[in-house]
Amino acid sequence: MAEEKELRYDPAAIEPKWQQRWAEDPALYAAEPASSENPKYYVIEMLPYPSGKLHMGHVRNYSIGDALARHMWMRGYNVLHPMGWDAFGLPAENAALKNNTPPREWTLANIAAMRQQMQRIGFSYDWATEVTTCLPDYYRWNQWFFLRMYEKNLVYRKKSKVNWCPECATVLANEQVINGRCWRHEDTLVEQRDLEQWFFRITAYAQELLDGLDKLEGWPEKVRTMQRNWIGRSEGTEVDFGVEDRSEKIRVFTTRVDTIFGATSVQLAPEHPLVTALAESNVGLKAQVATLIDEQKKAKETGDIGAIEKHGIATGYFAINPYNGEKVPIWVANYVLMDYGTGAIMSVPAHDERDFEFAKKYGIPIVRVIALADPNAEEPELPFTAEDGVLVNSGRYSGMSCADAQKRLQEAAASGAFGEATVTFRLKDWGVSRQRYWGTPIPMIHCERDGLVPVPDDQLPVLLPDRIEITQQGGSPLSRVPEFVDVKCPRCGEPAKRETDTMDTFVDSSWYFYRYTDAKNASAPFSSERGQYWFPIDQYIGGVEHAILHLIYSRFWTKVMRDLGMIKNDEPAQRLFTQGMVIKDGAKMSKSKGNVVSPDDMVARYGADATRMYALFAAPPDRDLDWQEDGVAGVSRFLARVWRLAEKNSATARAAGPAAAETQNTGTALKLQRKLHQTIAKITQDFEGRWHFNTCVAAIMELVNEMQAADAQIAAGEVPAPVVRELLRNLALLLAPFAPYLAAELWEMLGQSGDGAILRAPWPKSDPGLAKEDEIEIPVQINGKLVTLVRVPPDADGKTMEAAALTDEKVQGRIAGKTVAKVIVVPGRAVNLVVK
RNA sequence: GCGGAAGUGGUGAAAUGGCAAACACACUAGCCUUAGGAGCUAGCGCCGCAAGGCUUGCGGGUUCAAGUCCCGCCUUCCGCACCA
Repeated sequence: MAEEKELRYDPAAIEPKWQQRWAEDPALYAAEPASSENPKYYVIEMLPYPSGKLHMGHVRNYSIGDALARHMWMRGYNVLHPMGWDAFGLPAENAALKNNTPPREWTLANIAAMRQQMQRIGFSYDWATEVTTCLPDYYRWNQWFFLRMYEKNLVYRKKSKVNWCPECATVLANEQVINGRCWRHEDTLVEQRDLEQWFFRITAYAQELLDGLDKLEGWPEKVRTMQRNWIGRSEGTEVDFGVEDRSEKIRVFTTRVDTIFGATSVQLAPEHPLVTALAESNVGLKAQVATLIDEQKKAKETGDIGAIEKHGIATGYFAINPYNGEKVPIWVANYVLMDYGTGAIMSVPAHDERDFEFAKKYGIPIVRVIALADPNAEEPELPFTAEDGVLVNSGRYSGMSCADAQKRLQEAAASGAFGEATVTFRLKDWGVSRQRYWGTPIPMIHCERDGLVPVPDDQLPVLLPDRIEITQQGGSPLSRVPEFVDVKCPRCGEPAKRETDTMDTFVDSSWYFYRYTDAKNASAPFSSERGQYWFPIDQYIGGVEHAILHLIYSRFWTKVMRDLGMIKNDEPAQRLFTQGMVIKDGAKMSKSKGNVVSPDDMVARYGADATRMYALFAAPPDRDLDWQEDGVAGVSRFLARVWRLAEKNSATARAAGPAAAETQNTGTALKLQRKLHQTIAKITQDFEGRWHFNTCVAAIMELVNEMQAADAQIAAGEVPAPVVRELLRNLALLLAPFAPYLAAELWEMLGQSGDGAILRAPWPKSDPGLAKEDEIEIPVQINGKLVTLVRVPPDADGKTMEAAALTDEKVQGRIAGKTVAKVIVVPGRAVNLVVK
């Protein structure tokens, strides 16, 4: 009985065995020193939040990265392939509330559980470089960076309207608000609150962040486009309109200053300071403005701000156009946004669709100031928004092209000191204060005498107190911990208060990949030497959902570190790969839909190799993958076939010597050897950039199918033992990036000793001579339609191919009595006869 | 509305402009059996007994040749959206 059972592929026995052997040799996956002569290769997958359980999306992400890392190791690269934990964040506090577990314990337990899952699946991470962002030896460097940025005026504090999620009970960055809702709570509307907040001056790098995108050719175009839109650069002009009978000026932003003679009103955002001022002395106006604000808010809530019914109020006041002194009415309108441009616009109904709609509704005059350049053409209907016309009704600017006029008008504004050319960005500074406990304490002290005082470097880290009661009360939980709050001012020594907000967790993930290069450094975030050796990252792999948040913040951080002189690279990652989602039955896996597939289940039923190999086989990595358990079972059956094949022939292989490179083999042996070398070539090529791992797995299956079909010949000794040996050894090597446990097992069965030996075994080379067929089938077409196939040598010249085609019986039959007008021969590919 | 991606068998999918559907899953028939979530053999786009014909969302075009390139349209998914 027991003997019989051994003849079965048993991942439950094989995998833990290798897992243990590999764990006993932690140097196995360690990178060589930063001085290594081998070319470096830095590949990482985005670090997970330690929720406590891996999901299939993780498994897919890590299987892609792991295949690549293993392949690069075998190619002789010095590979750094680390893993870490994005360990701060709200779920830990929620769990604390629910289960009365301290966030730290909860988080560390989750990390332990997920690390174990990763090890069970066999990902080749160097655990010596593990980074856990919630531990003081990591977050102290967040504080250190914060202080450096404070010194460089890249950190500031201001009172401002901020996004507040009632569910999180904290502030959100603009990037974390999606259609007016919280990024973590799709059903929760974000409120606006006035709060003193810390900001990172990411806008100082807006232009560089934008320009850099052009050079990131290894990034998906989609991500680059999304970032371009997010940064939202727009060139235009700011112009001051005077206000009749008042001292204020209204500064408007426009991209079409050339249309300014057609401005027939000025529109203010409901929250514009002048509106607030006017409303103060006018109760009726105040109430109406409140309605407008309400309408904007509602529109944001439904996420349909584009469809809002335009609505406005005439204030009764007039603005004065600085170019012609003309008086135009001042309105307040619900389609003008306070947080873009200056919160005020000039309204030119003749040349802007929104202004046109508004003017029609309220009977505001419409004045055409742009005409077609061609005077004979019929005037187009209004609104006419194209920018290729000439100015009319525009005083001394009439007759100029739009572009010329824009330049002249900007010059006039500058010399008259009533405006200037400007560049506006949609990107806002990054608000990083969070009124939460489980995050990095902000290293600042509020002193009555000295004001804001940075914590001195030698007092870092500002430790997060361990024992704290988490409640649902508003405000920062740390403010209720006197031992934390009460300090002496580092400057004057008088009693002072610590800042009690913590940092946005996106700070943690903005530079974690630098820490991997020097994870245990106690005197700096990382050494420049190591940072410069490993950076930029060669390949970064993760989900497209981070296209804006994480990927823009970490680009910003890299530029800041460069300007601090810590590194030389401008961008963190050379290449970015965004893998598709894992879905089930056509929908994203989610608890509420009840279609979640647990990686643990899959591993328990089919083994880690089958699970990860299926994740690579079922779809190309950039596409969504529909998880079908039958498919995993299929891959598992395939691995069992491989195992049996090796088991049956391992003795033969072990006893044999290497196969000669210049083989005189014939028949089945030659056929198998050819298939092998074709397969090696295909997979090697794919690893070099195309990454269609699904077809790589398919190619290995084809090779195995062919070996299996030759089973009888192999058993009969028709295939020389050295060829059997070569086939099996190479099969193991080809499988190593995809199914590492089975590969290691095969390697051992074949008499290759040493733990982890297959990891460092050289990747096989395809021998072009052995990969070459001695005859290929060429399609013969008549007028583009396939007629037959003819056999020719692979390097046959055009004449030979033409002759082979024309002498073919089927072709003869088809062309009899007709004229062959033309013969097109594509060497090695096809013959097409044009017949009349 | 703007931008991007995709649309191929019952399913996941494959195809440097040159044999559409490789490799798998499911299914059908048969064999084997230690009855297993096993193994082996054969079949499996559509019409047709066959010969043969048809077939890559729809319509045009380029080309000796188009799933692939170009133009227009439809559908689905993703991102952005009174951004002045």
